Amino acid sequence: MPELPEVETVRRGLVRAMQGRRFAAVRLNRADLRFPLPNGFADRLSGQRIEAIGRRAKYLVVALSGGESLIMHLGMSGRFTVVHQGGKARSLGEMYGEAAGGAGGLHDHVVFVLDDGTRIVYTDPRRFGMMDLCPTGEVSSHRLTRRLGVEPLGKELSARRLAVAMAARKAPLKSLLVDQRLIAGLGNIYACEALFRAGLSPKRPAGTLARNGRPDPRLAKLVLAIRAVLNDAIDAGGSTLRDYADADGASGAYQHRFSVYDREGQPCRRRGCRGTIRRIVQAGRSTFYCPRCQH
DNA sequence: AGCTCGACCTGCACGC
DNA sequence: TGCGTGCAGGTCGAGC
Repeated sequence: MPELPEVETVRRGLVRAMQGRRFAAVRLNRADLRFPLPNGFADRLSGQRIEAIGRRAKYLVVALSGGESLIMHLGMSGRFTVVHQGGKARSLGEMYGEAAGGAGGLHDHVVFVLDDGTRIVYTDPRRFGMMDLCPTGEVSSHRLTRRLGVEPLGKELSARRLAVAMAARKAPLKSLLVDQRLIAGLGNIYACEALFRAGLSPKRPAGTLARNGRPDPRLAKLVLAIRAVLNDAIDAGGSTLRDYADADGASGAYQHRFSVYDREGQPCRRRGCRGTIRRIVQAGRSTFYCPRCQH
C-alpha cells in the first residue's frame, strides 16, 4: 500500500490519534523489522510526548518532547491500526487483512500504548518496514533520509530541476521517476499513472527530454501530472490493494481510478483511444502503459 | 558514475 | 487438495 499518498493518509490518521499524547508503554513482539530496532527503543519512547508527526518522502517522522524523533517506514506491507480504549479498531493503510481487531495478530510487531489507553499497532507481514530513533536536529542527515531528493508536492520540483538531473541519462524515464534520490516519494504505481497522464512513454530514455540540460516542454507537463496524480490519490485517501473492505471506511479508494496500473490487457480509458494497456518489466519492476497514448 | 539485479520476507493467485 | 511458480506498493548494496 504505501507510496506517498498512502503514507500521507496514514500520517493524518496518526496525527488524530497521537499528537499531544504521551507514550505510556511500547511493546515489542519482535525487535527486528528490516533491521533491528535501536537500543533501548521502548524505554526511549516511554513517557515522551508526541509533539508533531511529519512526513519526508515515504518516511513518517514523529517528533518527541525529549528531543529525539522516531523515523518509520512502512516498507511494502506495513500498516498501523488504531485501537481506541474500549472502542473498535481503525486501520490506517490496511493490507493482508488481519489483526484489525488488535487481538494480537501473527505480524503485529510493535504496539505503542498511549496515555489515554489508545493502542497503535504496527503490523508488517513482510517486515520490510523500518523504525529508528535519532536526535530531532539530525533527521535530515540520518542515513535513511539524507540522500532523498525533492518532495514531489513541494515547489522544489520543477521542469528545470528534472532537466538537470535527466540530461544525458540513458535510463528509461520511468526508472528515474522512481529513483528516490531524484524525486522522493514517487513509487511504482504513481510513476506509471503520472507518465500516462503526461502522455510520455516509460521506455523513453530520460535524456531525450533534456537536450543540453534544457527542459523539453513535456517535462513541465510531467511535473503537473505527478502533482495531480498524487493530490488526487491523497484526496481519495490513498489506494488500498489486495485488501478487505474496512468497516468504518478507512480504506482508500484511489485504486478504482487507476488508468494503467495493474490493468494489463484492459482497454485504455482515454476517451477515443482503442489501445490496450501493456505490462513490461523495467529494472525488475512492472510498468503499465498505453502504447497508443504514451510516446 | 550510471544502471541492473538480487536480496530481504511473507502471503496470495494461478496452473497443473 | 496440494504443490510449484510468479508476483506484490519498499530500499539497499553488489557488481558490471
